[in-house]
Amino acid sequence: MSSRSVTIKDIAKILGISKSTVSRALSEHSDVNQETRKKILEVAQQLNYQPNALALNLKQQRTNTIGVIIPETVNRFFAKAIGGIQRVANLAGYNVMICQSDESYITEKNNLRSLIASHVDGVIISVSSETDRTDHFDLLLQKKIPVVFFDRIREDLHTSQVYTDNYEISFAGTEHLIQQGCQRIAIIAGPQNLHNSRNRLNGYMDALKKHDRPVKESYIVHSNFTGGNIEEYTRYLINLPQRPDAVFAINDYAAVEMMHVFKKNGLKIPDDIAVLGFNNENIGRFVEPPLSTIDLPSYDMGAVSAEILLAQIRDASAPIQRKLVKSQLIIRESTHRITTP
Amino acid sequence: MSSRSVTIKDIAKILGISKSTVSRALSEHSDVNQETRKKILEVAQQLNYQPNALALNLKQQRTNTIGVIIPETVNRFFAKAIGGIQRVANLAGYNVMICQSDESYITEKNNLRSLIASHVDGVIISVSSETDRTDHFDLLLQKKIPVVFFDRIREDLHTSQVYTDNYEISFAGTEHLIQQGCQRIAIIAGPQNLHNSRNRLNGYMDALKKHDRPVKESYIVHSNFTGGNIEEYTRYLINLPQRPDAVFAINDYAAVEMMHVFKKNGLKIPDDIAVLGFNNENIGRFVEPPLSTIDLPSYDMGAVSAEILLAQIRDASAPIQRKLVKSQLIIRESTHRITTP
DNA sequence: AAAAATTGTTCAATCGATTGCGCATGATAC
DNA sequence: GTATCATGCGCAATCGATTGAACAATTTTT
Repeated sequence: MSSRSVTIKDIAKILGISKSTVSRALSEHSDVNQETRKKILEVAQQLNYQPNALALNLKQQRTNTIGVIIPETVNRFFAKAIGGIQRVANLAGYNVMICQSDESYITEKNNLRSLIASHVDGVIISVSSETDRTDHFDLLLQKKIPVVFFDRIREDLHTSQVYTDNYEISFAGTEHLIQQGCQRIAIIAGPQNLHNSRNRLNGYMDALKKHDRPVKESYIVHSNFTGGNIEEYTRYLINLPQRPDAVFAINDYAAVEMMHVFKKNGLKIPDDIAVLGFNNENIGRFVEPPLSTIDLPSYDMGAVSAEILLAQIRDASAPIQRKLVKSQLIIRESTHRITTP
Repeated sequence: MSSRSVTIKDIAKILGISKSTVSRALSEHSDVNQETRKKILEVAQQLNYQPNALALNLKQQRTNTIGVIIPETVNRFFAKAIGGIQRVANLAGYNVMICQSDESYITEKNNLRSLIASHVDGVIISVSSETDRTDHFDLLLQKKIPVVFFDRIREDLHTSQVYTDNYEISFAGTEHLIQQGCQRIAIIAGPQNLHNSRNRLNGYMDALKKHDRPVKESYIVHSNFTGGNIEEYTRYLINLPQRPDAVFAINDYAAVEMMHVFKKNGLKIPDDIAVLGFNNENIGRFVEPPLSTIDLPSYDMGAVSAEILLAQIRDASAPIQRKLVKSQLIIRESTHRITTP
């Protein structure tokens, strides 16, 4: 009848014993008579007793909840990462509280504050593109709340980090374009303040250098992920005196949009211009020609992050970990030139 | 030094007064001398006092957290809905706990159990495609936890519901195809157990009837959202003795994949066959020809759901609401026939 | 048979807040 | 000068668990 839940007090009253005994019987701690325990378990079962998580939270000062801060859920990369985090967390009996920073430092800071206020047991975070400082993380360290950074990491902080080989995979992607006979490779690079973007750009440049290709400023364009001005950049590249014969794009959406513009301008892909994307979105499989791209292990990065975090939650002395999860080059037709020179 | 947080007890001790007074001063309840209050606020400020949310949760039996259960975060529709939910919730000072059912009834049930165990103040849910019963929701109603169903709703339950006009928009989409001169319109419909899919199918059929087109079984194909066998279905349609001259697809990914197969088979879009998608994915803007589609108001549905839920959380006697958020037909080239008969 | 150890249980404090009730104190009323 | 009342504050219970310490009751040891 009453919507009040059953407590150990209720069980104790029914059996005419004390709360302590009930508690000990249920948590199987020690020193409870087998018969008493049996009776307690029976009554508990019968009343469908569920321990009040709120009381436990207060008493034990933990919540069995981990906080996650990501730039945005609509980004497929992060959506998949959440999947990995949740799988691991739920299996371990943890809930997941998700916040979006919307690529804003202020929001990220607020998210962090509210997660801390909620007493989450640990935090997994991928910093916003706007974030260029780390002072807001001090509170976490100060309160000794375990943190794992993933993908968009902060190498300067002494915390666990999970990342992928942005440099190496960009190097590999660029080298692949070179091997296809491309001479003038342009890149649409990400925001300069993002560590990952810089790594990717470096991988691209070093691959060019290795193969004695010049690195030309005019072939490097910085964009953000929203892709507002991709069309403009594409036209710019098309109209260069030395038009590039390949382009390595920041992400698949940019790549697809560029392909669209190239085709409208009568350029053949990949022979006039090869296109390599980033992120392995579904879309890449269905465009004409199918898009070569780089598969980022987002799900795995999420899962690994959660595992590391849980280890640190369970054992405060667990060591900081830095873990690499490898990306993979996926070659389709948009970079596959039949006629290599 | 100590990582223990400041409590009202600390403040009380410093000022040599009782906890009660501190509490009353901070919550501005009543009956506190202005001077005493001032001193308390000062000390609180100085020590950077933050009330312990866990203690409040226990005392007040609420958590300022709302639970969300969706089929999957990688689905862009739901990812956007989460955005809307979070925006509204955060502005109101609520946290959001997100669970994925992975389109599984069992998982959905487990999610629900863990949200209830976490004492969330309310739940927003879009049921899994596998869910064909409602018994697991009884516990929510029994515990009087406010619920809002959105998009994938359950009309049979007496709870708030937020949905879009699947029937009307499918009717409109089909009518649009008819107006473009299409005679034989096929449909790739969603899973039959989903309410939304049935509504969409009905809209399609009724539009055909209204314009005296026959409804042919052979033009109706049921698929799920994973899109595993779209290619096969497409071939089936192409090889029909009376090949359709338009297809209305369950979602944009299916539509794009179909376009791909049509083009490979030498069919011209939209003149040989028009293609209409569903969901307004980014991808649709970049395929050749750009895809006509239906824009589902996912963000708004999330936001509206959160608003209704919060209203019910704040006032238990707030009425149940059923709210329609309209979809929109977006016409691009894949259905735009120049040569209407 | 007295001392010691074991077993099973209860008491009461604790986590960190809120809040009803009661008690001083001083002001006002009559 | 006593009765009444408002003001300001403290006591202690409460939310629902856990847990150290104390204490009976019984058994074992010597």
